Parts: sequence; structure tokens; C-alpha cells
Amino acid sequence: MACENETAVVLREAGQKVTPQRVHILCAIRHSGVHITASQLIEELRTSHPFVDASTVYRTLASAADLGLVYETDMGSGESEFEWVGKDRHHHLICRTCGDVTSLDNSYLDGVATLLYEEAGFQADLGHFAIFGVCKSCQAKA
Amino acid sequence: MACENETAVVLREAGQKVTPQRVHILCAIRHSGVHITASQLIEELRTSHPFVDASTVYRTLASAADLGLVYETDMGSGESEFEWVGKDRHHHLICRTCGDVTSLDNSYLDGVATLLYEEAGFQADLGHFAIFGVCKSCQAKA
DNA sequence: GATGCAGATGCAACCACTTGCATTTGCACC
DNA sequence: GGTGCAAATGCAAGTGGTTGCATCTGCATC
Repeated sequence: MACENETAVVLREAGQKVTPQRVHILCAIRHSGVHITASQLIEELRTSHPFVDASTVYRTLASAADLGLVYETDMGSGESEFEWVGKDRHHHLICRTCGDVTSLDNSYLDGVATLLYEEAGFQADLGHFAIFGVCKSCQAKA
Repeated sequence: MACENETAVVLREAGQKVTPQRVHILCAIRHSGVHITASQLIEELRTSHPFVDASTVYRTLASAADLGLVYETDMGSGESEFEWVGKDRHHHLICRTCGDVTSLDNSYLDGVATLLYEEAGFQADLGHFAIFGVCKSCQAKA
């Protein structure tokens, strides 16, 4: 699979050892649509690669998040969701009422990041953000 | 203690039963500086009111957060931190390198909330926000 | 191809938190 | 001051995630 070779290259460039477990875990994230929770990932790996331990999955996800290969977002459900870092940086609007998640272009928060850097010297990591609130249709219902 | 009477009134107005456990838990949050983790709270209650169960603490915190009496913030350490909702709405800048937490005035994100409402119809709940990044002094060290 | 070693893995124990359920209790109503 | 009931509590068992440690393995070097 081309994806696996590609993932191996990404890992090696990041200074990580290329193990079958890591390649499988990262490929699973890349192939699994936009978001995936850690437990969904473990469930999926259980069928395709039953020899991968849960702790390995969590450790791999944590190191991949540190390296900027994946985003880790707390969606408010208590479970973190993971997403492969693509070209497009974006944010999420999460409705507290219906749980719906919509994507949001990066431009909204660029100004905030600049302001924070200028005024507080704080280099904000606004690459991927979860904003909670109430969506349009739920407001209409209320 | 005046605080306890006041807390009882807040609870009753919110439609909650006023139990000694709830009053103790909420008073402990009010008295314990800015942030407190659930486990610190349980530890503190263990000495002052040893009859309060951990599950009661978590349930009380969850319902208080729902009612808007306290803020619950994931500080990235895996443990949620709780804070009594005062007059001043503010945000937190959390340094990924040294773990330092600084407060940030609400004004920075007001514009974003307005923009989101006008363009996406999304009523963002930006009352209390955790922004991750790298602080000034850690940038200087790097 | 053999060797050494840092880093990765698997296992099991552990911690933070949640949930189901029987019991208790605040409080509204009489 | 009783009584009834919904809501809160305590207990215990369960779940999701983390950590310590012994073992294993990718990979650089010879």
C-alpha cells in the first residue's frame, strides 16, 4: 500500500522508529475520514491487526500529536478525537445541544493569534481548535 | 459562614436541593483560589468533611458546570480544573513547554464571537477558554 | 550477517472518572 | 409535626486512559 510507505517516510523524517504498529495506527487515522476517537481506532485495529496493544495506540497518538502529525481535540465528550494533519488548517464549531460538528476556516482566529503575540508575547497554537456553543438550528428550535 | 448561606441561596435559585455536601463542595471551590482540580478538591474535602463521596463531588461539579456556577476547563494535563464563576469572564493561556497558566481578558475573543454569530449563525460560548501555545520566556529559552 | 543500544512494545497494575442501584434526605404539601 | 416523592447520596463495580517495568526490535555500525 502506497500509504504505508508514505507513512513510514514521514515517521523516519520525524526521527521515529518505523514499526509495523505505528504504521498501522497512523494509516488507520489517515483512512478513517475526518475524526476518529481513540477507542474507535483501537476497535478498528482489533479486527485488522489484533496484536496491537491499547497502550501502544495511546503512546503512538501522543507522540504523533507532539510531532504535529495528527491533531488531538477534546470534543467535550470526554474522549479525545484524532485527525490526520492535512494541508488545510481549520477549527470546529461544536453544538452543545445537538452535538453537531461543523468545520470553520482558519481565518477567523488568525487575528487573535497575531494580537496575542504582539500584546502578550504568547505564541498561540491555534492550528486546531474546538469552539463550543449553540448552532443555528438549535437556536431556532429554542 | 456567610459563604455557605450565599451558596445555599444560589443552589436553591438554580432549582437544586440544598444538601450539606453540595454546599461544602461549592464553598471549597470558592475559597480555593483560582483553579482547583477535582482530585485536589476531593483531597481537601477528605480532611474537612470526610463523609463526602468522590462520585458525589463529580456529580455536583458536573451539575454546577451545567448550571453555569463553575467553569470546567481541560488544562491539558488529563485532569479537569474547576473555577467558581465570578464577575470577570476571562481566558487562559497555557504554555505547552513549562505548563504556566496566565489569565487573559475577555476582550480578545469578543470580536471572534460576534463574527461567528454574524457569518455562521453560531452562538459561541466563549466565556472561558483554554488556549495552548508557548509563552514568552520559553520562546526566549529556545 | 552479527552486535549494541536507544527507543518501542506488551503486560499488568494503577488512576481518574462514570454508572447502576439501593438507600437516604430535602422539601413541598397537608 | 407527619407524609410522599423526586432528587441526591454512598457504595461498588465498571470504563477509558496512563504508567512502570521487563522484554523485544529497528536500525546504525562494524
